[in-house]
Amino acid sequence: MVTIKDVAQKAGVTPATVSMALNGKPSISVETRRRIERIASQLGYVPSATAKTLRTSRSHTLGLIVGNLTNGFFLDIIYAVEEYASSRGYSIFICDAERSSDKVVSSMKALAARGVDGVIITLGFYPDGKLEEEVRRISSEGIKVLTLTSAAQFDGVPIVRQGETDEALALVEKVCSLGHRRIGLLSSPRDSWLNRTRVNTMRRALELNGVLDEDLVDYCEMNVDAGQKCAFDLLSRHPEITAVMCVNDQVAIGAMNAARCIGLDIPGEISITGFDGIEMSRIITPHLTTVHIPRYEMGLVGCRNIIEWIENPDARIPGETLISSTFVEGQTLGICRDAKEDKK
Amino acid sequence: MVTIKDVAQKAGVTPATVSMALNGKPSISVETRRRIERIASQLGYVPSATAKTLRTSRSHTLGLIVGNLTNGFFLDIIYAVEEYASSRGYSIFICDAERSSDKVVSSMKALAARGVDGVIITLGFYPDGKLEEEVRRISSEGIKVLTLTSAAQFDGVPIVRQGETDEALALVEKVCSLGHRRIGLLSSPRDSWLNRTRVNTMRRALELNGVLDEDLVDYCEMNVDAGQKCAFDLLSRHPEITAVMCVNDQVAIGAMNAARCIGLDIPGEISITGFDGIEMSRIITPHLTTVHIPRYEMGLVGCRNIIEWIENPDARIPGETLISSTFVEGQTLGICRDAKEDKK
DNA sequence: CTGTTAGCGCTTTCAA
DNA sequence: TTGAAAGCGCTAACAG
Repeated sequence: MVTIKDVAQKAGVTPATVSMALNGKPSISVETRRRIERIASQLGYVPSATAKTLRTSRSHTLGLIVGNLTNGFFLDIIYAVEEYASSRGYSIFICDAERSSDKVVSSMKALAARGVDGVIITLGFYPDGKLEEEVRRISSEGIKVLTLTSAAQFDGVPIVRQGETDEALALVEKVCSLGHRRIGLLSSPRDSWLNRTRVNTMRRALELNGVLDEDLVDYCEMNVDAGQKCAFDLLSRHPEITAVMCVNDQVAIGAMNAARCIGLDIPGEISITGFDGIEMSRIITPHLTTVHIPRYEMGLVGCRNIIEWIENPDARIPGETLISSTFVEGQTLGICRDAKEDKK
Repeated sequence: MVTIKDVAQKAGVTPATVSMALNGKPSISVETRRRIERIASQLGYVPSATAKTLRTSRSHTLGLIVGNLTNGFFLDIIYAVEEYASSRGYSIFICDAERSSDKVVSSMKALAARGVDGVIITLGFYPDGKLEEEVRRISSEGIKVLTLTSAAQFDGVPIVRQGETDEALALVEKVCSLGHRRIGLLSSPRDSWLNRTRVNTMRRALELNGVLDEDLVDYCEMNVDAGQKCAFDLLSRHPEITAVMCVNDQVAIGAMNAARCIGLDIPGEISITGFDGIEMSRIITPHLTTVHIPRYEMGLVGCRNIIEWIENPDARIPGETLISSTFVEGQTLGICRDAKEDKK
C-alpha cells in the first residue's frame, strides 16, 4: 500500500508538504503542487481515510438505521440517502433495526465506535427509553442524529417526516362521498405507532362523518398475508361492508386478495384503500387507490440536512421538516353498491 | 470522548494493560482484568474502531456493492449480508452501482480508502475492463473480493451464484408438456447478461422441443412497464401465442397486465411464466409460476465465505459456490387452449 | 503479570 | 514556501 511517505520521498519533499499540496492549501507553490499531484497519481496513491479520520475526527461516513430491511418501504430511502451521500463524498453504513430497540442501540454503539459523523434513524415502531438514552450519549460525543418518519422522535433531534394527516382525512372524505356507510378499517396492532396516528386520524374522520363503527375495525400485522386473513374474517363476519380502508398498502393488497376469494368485484362491490404508495400498489390490477409517501424526497432531504449540519455545526438546520404526501387515484374506489341499488 | 488513557489512569495502569485486558489476552491477572472491565464500563468506554483499524489494518467492515438499489431483487441479499455480518461484528458499507461500471470503480476506491476488509459485488450487468482492473488493484492491497450472481465474474475471484439452468430447462419442459407450441419469449436486451445466459437456455430448450420461433422472441427492459408494453405488442402481432415465458418476474407481471388488457384469461387462455421469485410474484393474483432464486441464502453464504476468508486467509474458500433455485408452482400455467379445443 | 516504547498514516501547529 | 515535530487512539514487541 502506497502512503504519503512514499509520495513525499519520490517528490523530494516531506509528508507535510504532500498533505498540504493534495488538500489544496494555498501556501504551496504551483510548481511543487503539480509535481506532487503527478507523482501521487503515478504511484496510485489513495489517502487512508482511516488515518485521516483518526487525525481530524471527521470520517465522512454516515450510519443509516432502518426499521426492517425486508420491507420494501425503506428501499427508496436507502437509495436516496446513498445517492446523495455519495455525491457529497460520504459513505453509508447500513444497519437493520430488526424491529428491536436493542438492536438499534447496539448498532448505534458500533457506528459511534467507527467514528461516523452522523446517524439517520428511520423506524416504523416505537423506540424504548434505552434508545433515547443512547441517542443522547452519541449526540454528546458530537455525532449528529436525525430521524426520518415520526415513530421515533426525540427532543432536540431534527426530524424529517411525511405530512399525511390531510391526505388521510381526504381519503376518508373521498370514500364517504361515494356513498359508503359500512366501512371496514384494517389497522395495525393497537399499540403500534400507525394505529395511534394515521389510523386514528381516519377513525376520527369516520366519526365526524357519523360512520364509525368499532365492530368494523380490526387490527393486524402489516403484511399481505395478515391483511388477507384479517380482511377475510372481517368481510365474512360483516358482509354488509362496502369499503375497506387499510393502514398500509400491504394490508390493502391482502384485502384485495380476500375480496377476490369471496367473489367480490373491486371496485364494483367493494372499495379498498391503501396507504404508502409502494411500488406494488401501482403494478397490481386494479391499481390501488392510496396515498403516496415521498420516501425518496424524505431520504434526500434528511441526508442533505444532516450533512449540512455536520459540515457547518453552527448553521441551524430545521428541527422539523414536513414533506407532503400525495393522493394516488387508483382503480379500487367505486360508488357504494347500496347507493347504486337505491338508484335502480 | 473517553479513551483508553482515561481508563488506564483511573485504573492505575498503563494503556497497554487496558488494551490487553479488554482484548482477553491471557497474560492479565483476573483481578486487574475485572477492575479494568468495571472501570471501562463505568466510564462508558468504547474503543475507537478507527484507531484499532489504523494500528491493525483490520477494520471489521465490508463493502456491499449492489447493481441497482431501486430493484427489490437485491433487498434480500442486503438483508442477509447485513444480518450475518453484524452477527460477526462486521459493519456494512452499502453502495449503489447505478448500473454503471464507473460508479462501481469509484465506490471500490472509496471503500479501499476506508480500509474495508472485503468487498462483495453483486451486479446485474456486464462489467467493463476498468472494473476488472480495479478488482485486481484492491485485491493486491489485500482486500478480499467476492462476487454474488454471475454477471460479474473475474479470474481468481470467488463467486457465489445461483444454479438455475436445470430449473430454466424444467420450466420450458413444463410449458411444452401442457401442449403449448406457440410460445412467446420476452427477454432482456440482446446484449444483456440474462439474455445470453438464462434466456438462451430457454431458447435452446424450446428449440429442442421444436417450438422455437424467433418471431415470437422480443427484447425489453426488465421492469413491469416495459414488460407490459412489450407483451402487448407481441400478443397483438401474434394472437396465436398461448404462452409467454419471461426473463424475470417484473416482465412477467407486465405481461399479465397486458394479457388482462387484451381480455385474455390467465391461465385459461394464456399461460405466463416469470423468473426470480420476487416477493410480488406470490402476492399478485393469480400467483405467478416462476423459479425462485435463493437470494437470502446467496447473501448469507457469500458473506460467511468472505468473512471466513478474511479471518483465515490461508483457508481456501470455495472458488465457486452454486446454490440451487427452486420451481414455484403458481397459478399462471394452464393447458394450452388449442389442445383443449382439440379435445372438444 | 505489567510497563515501556514505537509506530500505523495522516494533519497541523510552529519554525525556518 | 517548506521542514520538523507532535499526536490522534490504539496494539504489539520486548523488557522487566
